Amino acid sequence: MTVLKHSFATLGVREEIVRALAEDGKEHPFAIQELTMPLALAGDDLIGQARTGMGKTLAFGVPLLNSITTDTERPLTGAPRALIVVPTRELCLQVHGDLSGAAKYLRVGDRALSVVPIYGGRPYEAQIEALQKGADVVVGTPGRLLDLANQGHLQLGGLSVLVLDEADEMLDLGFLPDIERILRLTPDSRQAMLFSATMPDPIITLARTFMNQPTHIRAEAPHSAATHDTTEQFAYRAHAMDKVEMVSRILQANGRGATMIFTRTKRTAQKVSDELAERGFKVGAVHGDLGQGAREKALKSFRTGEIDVLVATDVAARGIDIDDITHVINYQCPDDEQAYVHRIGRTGRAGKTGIAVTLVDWDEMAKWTAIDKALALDCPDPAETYSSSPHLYEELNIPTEVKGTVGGPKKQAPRRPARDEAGADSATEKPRTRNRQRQRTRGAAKAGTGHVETTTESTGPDSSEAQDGQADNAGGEAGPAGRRRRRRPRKPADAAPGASVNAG
DNA sequence: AAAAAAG
Repeated sequence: MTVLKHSFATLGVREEIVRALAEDGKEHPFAIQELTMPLALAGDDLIGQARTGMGKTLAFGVPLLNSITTDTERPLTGAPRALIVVPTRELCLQVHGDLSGAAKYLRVGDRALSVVPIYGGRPYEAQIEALQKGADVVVGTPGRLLDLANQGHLQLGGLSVLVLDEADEMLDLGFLPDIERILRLTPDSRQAMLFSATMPDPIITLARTFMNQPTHIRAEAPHSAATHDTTEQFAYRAHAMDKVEMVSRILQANGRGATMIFTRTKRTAQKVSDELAERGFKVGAVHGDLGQGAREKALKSFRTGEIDVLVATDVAARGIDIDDITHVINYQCPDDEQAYVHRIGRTGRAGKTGIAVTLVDWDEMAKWTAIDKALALDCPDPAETYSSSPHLYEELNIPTEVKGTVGGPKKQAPRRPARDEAGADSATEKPRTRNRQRQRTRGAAKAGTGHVETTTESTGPDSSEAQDGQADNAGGEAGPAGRRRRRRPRKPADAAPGASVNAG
């Protein structure tokens, strides 16, 4: 594998942006950023796909900022020239922060280039004022964007660039009507860029109906796994009533690592958060029943380390980028494989290692089986041991410590409980462990340190069938992200010890 | 069916 060590400057990014990125420690582009840059700068429509945590925001953000500040035929006027639509308010704030950072040295005449967040749950006044003062780039959630557009405060007729972040989510049923309304307000000539880690075929087909000959860019081979080699994945069968206890035990042994816990419902998120707080954990919650202030406060506390446990619904499943989340726990099984991929993608970002644990109760078995199959996770079936013991957590043996980033010391696999080895309890429970993809020194690691390989990310038995990292215009051959099996030897019996949750 | 997103 050839390592190409490019810089943003050699990709044609202007000096102000290069300098801002460098000050933030970003010297070398990630694979998706490098692949996207030439096409995006040329004004092409594109669909960009890269795994979670691999730099998609700047993959559209940098060329977008570069284009609108470099187009001498259309100098910036203060009317929005680029619009980025995102699915949640918190992601809106994060993307706004990322773009503002990259744009901090860009100027329009005698003023700074303006990036404005437009999202719900907050008063209108400040947002309207910001638009009136001049907004070159707008980042927003659909409802408030349409609201302000309908009120005449947001003018989208002058857009050069439209981005749908988490595009498959934005084009899903819940959001589609709003997105169609937004699209109608934008000029036909605008460049459209769609980004996500997950892009089901039907969504791509739908996207093509409003895009102009989009190029589909993938930072990995079309058939590579959707999740990271560097994230160890576990599924445990669990009685619903035991789940808080199981989570507690994982957290207790978890040292300083931050943990995100996902639930399916807002009520459960609040309940789990409350119960963990009662048990003394420094925990916060983010879900749609909370006021916007509380949501942002919880997320901020989690970012700063003031709290180290965050319980959330899928509102926080996508895009949220927080350093050093070592564990993701699916307290309730996600609805589909996309949700699973995005949830566990909160850990193991940018080449770091992570641990993902999914607790599966009886009602969730079918859902879990479908996810396992769709992603070819190859987990043992939790149903095998479902009815045996109400106290499975006694035998939980989930690694509670992340052993360092890739390239560092070898991560160890969890050990099966001693009594399993002794055979005493073998009929009751085995930890439903799954040590996925042990070969972990490949692309993710390199990309994580900012390098780019011509063969990016994972390889695998079938990687040769595609030109890794090559754009393709044909489309259609992508296939669901993981129908094929990627079997690899599993050796649960002689797996190495991990830190014990219950001290043995 | 739930969550998200306007209020």
